[in-house]
Amino acid sequence: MQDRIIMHIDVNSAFLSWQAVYNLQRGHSLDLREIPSAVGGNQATRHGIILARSIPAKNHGVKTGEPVWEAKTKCPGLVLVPPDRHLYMKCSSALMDILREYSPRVQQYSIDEAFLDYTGMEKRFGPPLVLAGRLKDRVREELGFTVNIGISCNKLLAKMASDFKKPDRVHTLFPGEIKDKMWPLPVENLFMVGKRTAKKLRSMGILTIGDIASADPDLLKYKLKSHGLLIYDYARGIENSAVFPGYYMPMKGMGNSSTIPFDVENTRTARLILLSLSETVAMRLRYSRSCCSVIAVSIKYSDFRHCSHQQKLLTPVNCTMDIYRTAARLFDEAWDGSPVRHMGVRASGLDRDNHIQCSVFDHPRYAGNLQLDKAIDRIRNAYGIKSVVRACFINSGICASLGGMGSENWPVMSSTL
DNA sequence: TCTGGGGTCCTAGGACCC
DNA sequence: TCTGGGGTCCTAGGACCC
Repeated sequence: MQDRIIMHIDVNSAFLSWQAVYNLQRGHSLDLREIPSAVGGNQATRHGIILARSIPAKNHGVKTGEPVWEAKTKCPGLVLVPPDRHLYMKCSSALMDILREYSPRVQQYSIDEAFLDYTGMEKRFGPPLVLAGRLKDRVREELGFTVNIGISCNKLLAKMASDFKKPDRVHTLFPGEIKDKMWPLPVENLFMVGKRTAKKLRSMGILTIGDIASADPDLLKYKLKSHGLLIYDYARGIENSAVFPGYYMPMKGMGNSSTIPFDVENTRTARLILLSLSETVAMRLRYSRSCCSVIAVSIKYSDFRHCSHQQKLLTPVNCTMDIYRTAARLFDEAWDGSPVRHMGVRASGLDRDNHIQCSVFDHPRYAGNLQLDKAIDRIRNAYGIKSVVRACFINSGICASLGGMGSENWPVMSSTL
């Protein structure tokens, strides 16, 4: 088999860069990328975490995922901008459009990352390293933001390579370069080695990726189960998954969750939030012509304890009220009465909705409810999500459709390659 | 002083069936 | 009275990714 050529394209500080470019295009003189700055959520609504930061902010120790207040203490002059998902979607698809000009095999891996299978394309576009350089320059000139590109023979190594020095760089990490470029790095730099695994590895005296590669695989398996063997292979550069165009990867589930600006302490409020979440989940199901046979609710208490409760249904559903009623019951069964900070509703066990089997126990108004849902979907599609709102939300202080919509255009995200 | 939201996959334990 | 396995399904929780 011919060796593959895989590229991984990664936008540098994506959310922040995109906002910076947008601001410059609107006539701002300040480039957010050149000062300590970050995209951060709203602390007043308890969404205050750092989503992306500039390189100067990074140099002040600001980390993505950390609370905004913590970032501010590390970096008092930090300039904060709010997130803008709509802008990110536009920038993301503009990038993907360019990438698809160079190969029919482009897998969008997240909003700001993609794999491009360049195998066999050299004849048209030249050697990989040359093309990658041209590609990154073109993105910078046409779209205004920079990317890193990693090149290798599989997705794992390409991804590891794009994570080397930033921004606006092309790196290779072919098998012959693993020893010099990857093995000296600390274990947590390896894809799929997170905080918990890194801690376990360190307690075993395994400090670098090279240490993983030369460890005893039986010992790794004993300590880390199958995950131990996975990272053993990854540390040696072994990985062979295909570059899937996005639509070959069906969604396994869809869910919405939200941190509520206040603590929920009574059933009535909890019900409203569950209805709101159920509404968005069900709309997404219907939009993608799916139904689900498993419903789960998740709860995070104000002290950050969390739990989840799920149930498999006898018949698949995608009607808002069916999902809501199940979610409400699951919540009642799981809730211990403590103040609740965050709630989620998730649908899984997805299937096509073209042949829903009706159980004799089904609610007689099922067909009517679904027709109503579909009619409301059409109105909301044409006039916006807020054009039809359930009366119970009016003056409730609770958003009638919590959670993100439009995610059917969103890439399928996974922690696996 | 206050810690998001969207996913996938794996494991362990219990129920249940043969 | 006291004792099997093996297989599948379901659920809860935890790990990882961006």
